[in-house]
Amino acid sequence: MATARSQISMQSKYDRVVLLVDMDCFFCQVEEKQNPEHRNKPLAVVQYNPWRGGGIIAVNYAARAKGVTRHMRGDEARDLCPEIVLCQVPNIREKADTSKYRDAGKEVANVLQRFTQLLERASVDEAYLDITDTVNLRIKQMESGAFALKPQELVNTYAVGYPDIGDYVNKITNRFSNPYIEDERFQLSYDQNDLPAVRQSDIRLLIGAAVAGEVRAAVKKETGYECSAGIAHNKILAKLAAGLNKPNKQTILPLGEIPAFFDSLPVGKIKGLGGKFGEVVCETMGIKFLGQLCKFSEAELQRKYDEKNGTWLFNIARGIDLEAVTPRFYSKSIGCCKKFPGRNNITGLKSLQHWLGELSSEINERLEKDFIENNRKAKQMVVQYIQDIDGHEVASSRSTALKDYDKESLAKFALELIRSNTKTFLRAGCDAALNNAIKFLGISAGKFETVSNAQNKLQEMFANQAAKKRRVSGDEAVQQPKAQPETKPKQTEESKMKSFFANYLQGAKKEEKKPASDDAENIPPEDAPKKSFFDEYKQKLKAVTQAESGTPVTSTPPELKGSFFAKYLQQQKEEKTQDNEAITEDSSDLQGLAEELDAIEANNSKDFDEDTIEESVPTVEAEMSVPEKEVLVEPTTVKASEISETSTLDFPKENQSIAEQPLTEEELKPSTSKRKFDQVDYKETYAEFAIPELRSDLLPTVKCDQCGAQIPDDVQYLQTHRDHHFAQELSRQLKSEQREERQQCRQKEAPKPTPPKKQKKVAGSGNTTVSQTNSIAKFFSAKPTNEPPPSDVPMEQCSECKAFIKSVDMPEHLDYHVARNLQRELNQQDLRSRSAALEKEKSSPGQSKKQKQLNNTIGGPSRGNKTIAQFFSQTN
DNA sequence: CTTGGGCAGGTTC
DNA sequence: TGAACCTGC
Repeated sequence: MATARSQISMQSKYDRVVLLVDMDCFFCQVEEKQNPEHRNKPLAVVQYNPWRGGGIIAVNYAARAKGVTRHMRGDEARDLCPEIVLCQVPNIREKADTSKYRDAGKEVANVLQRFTQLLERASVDEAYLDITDTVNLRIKQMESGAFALKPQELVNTYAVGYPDIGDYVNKITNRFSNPYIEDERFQLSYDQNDLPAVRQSDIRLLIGAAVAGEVRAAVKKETGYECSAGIAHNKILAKLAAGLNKPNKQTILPLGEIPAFFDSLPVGKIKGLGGKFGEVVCETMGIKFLGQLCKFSEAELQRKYDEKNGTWLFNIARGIDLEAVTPRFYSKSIGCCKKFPGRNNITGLKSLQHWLGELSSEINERLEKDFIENNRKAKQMVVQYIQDIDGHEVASSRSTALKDYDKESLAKFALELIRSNTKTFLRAGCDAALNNAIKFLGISAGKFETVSNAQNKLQEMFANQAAKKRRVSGDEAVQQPKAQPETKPKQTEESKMKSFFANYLQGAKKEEKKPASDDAENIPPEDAPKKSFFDEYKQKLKAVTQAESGTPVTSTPPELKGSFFAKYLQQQKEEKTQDNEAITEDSSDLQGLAEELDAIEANNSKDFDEDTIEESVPTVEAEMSVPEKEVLVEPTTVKASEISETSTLDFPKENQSIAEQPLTEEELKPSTSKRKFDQVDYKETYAEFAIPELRSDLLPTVKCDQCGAQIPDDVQYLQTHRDHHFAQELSRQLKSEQREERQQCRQKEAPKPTPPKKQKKVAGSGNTTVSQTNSIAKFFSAKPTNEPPPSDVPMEQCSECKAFIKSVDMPEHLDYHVARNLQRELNQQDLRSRSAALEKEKSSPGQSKKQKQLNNTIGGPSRGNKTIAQFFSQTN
């Protein structure tokens, strides 16, 4: 099965917040930046072409105002706008050279990358960002009062269906003051299971818009380029929204506005329906607008098209798109091509060789550059060409393995491919004339493989540190395991080097300086048997013990008190907590446990923000410790017209610190680097940040080496937090197994909108369900009294916990005990080393006071901070 | 030369 | 897997 594009699960359809960032008339901006004297003048970029002033490929907004459009010739543009500046795309080797714009696009992407690892570059000037994690984190921060929305973050923001962003904000706050005002409509319009996500949709999109504002401000500040953005729950909608208000604007597409909006939205506006397929759909269905598609059943659409397209259309018509944002920073292939129309047809061997040489030369340059920057080599080359055969254009493409980058090799292979695949290559009786004229010629290289190694000099590796870090933590981490989830890459000298540098770079960042030999030891032996997650985990834990304990100090977030939003969210949170409890009651899997853990942690955090829960009287209090009036949002009165137009260009300092702090790599890495499977349940990532909400400015904290979160410097919390990660990983593994099984079971079954969670409700009692593979009991049938279930699967009793475990799972089960014991040891060590440190600092009264405060606030072991282990022993 | 050219990604068989 | 075709910027 060719790997389909990854999709998220249907039940997560409203859980993401996706951003599409689209550079405004990018090529023009690049030219304007390069030649500042052209700024604020009408300008267009033309591809060099002597005929009629060249073809326009980009037009800035000043020129658009004069009626200049793409597809015009330069001369026509000048007729409309005599003062227009026409910039030519540079020409190298008689071809347009777009490398300037590629480099500029990369510069922008580098800025975007800082905001999330889940960045997918869609083209040279467009990228999707999945900012779900950041939004969720902010929600948490809003609940605790550590973060509040500010009006100036919504500058240049639009919401579909609302004349003014202020109206949208008003609507949200009105809903806060009367939560049931819209709920009836929600209940009628949406599936019962979707209601929690639907109720949170608007506030999460609004926060997404704030993030988008920060992203765009950062791009502007650091590159000088302006862009537009769309904020929605999926890629298709984000893309659609981004195009609605340009330039230098951003647009939210609220969930509730979709039906009305789609009723008059031409089908072709949707990405994927702008071409032939869209036309066919409109004709066969007899429709013009996307909303009209809703009349048809999924089965009907599947019958008219195919299963996949039918389902896709059915979903899109309802604003649902499950395609995941697939992390990709670098292009998968590098190629160049050229047309040889009419008289320019290549008819002779000499000229064919000449052009192959030119193309090879460019490819070679770009591949060399790519190698230096990205440390990878293409392993395959493809030649594409169009021949004129009997007056018909015949397109062909042939590929071959690629070993050397030099231009001669490239040209030689390309020629050989064409020759060997053309029936009559040379005209009869000729040694220089081609039998078939060539109208188009292209060479591209792809199938990249990372080389980390010997040929590459050390200096180069460090010079390109940034690129490597990105690849190590991004693409590789996500994409490689997909191909081979079970097996480790074989340990060549190269990969040892690679992991050394990867570790070095990461280590350097965290200032955990370790001797190289440590890393060497941590590399699994060459022919290790099937490695489980726990082996890795153990190694990580070992590494942590060996590392020195450099504890970075948190930068203090601005002190902001709960705004309307904070209160609104507090309410939502309580609702959600109740929901979760309802769910976990009849759910025996680890997901349920993780949610219970969340609930417990949420309870702990309540200790800190209980005072923000008040009657839902819409009053806004200014926080005294922050002098400026503007700090708190005034939702009921805010109007975009009151928002200062200039504030987007220059953000207040403290704003910046909020913008960047939650987005550091450390914080966002764990959730992305572990995302290994096609089905991504975003609920999984919620718990990632479900750490106790703390005033980190008041409490001493340590950084979690797993997720980078600041957690209280307290052994109880450390234990809970680490158990949490542990359970999550476990949950992930279990889920992936389930998924595989499920997929194998029902290959042909049509996807049902009802979430699987409900479907597999555990009804029976005790032991029979214990042996189900989708139960955590697979690993922990905690009661020693358990009978071996009546099953023909071979089982064994664990000597450690007396549970009956499938024999095949026993190694991993034992791993669990080993890892858990290790954890305990670690925490003991942490405790010892820290109390030693405390001893040393005893002279400082401030420190011990803080420690005391911490203990008071968090409470003792009896205060509900149960560890996961305790869960297992009690609730199974 | 020409209803844009060059490029990249995806799907289908 | 490779080749041909489609989509979209």
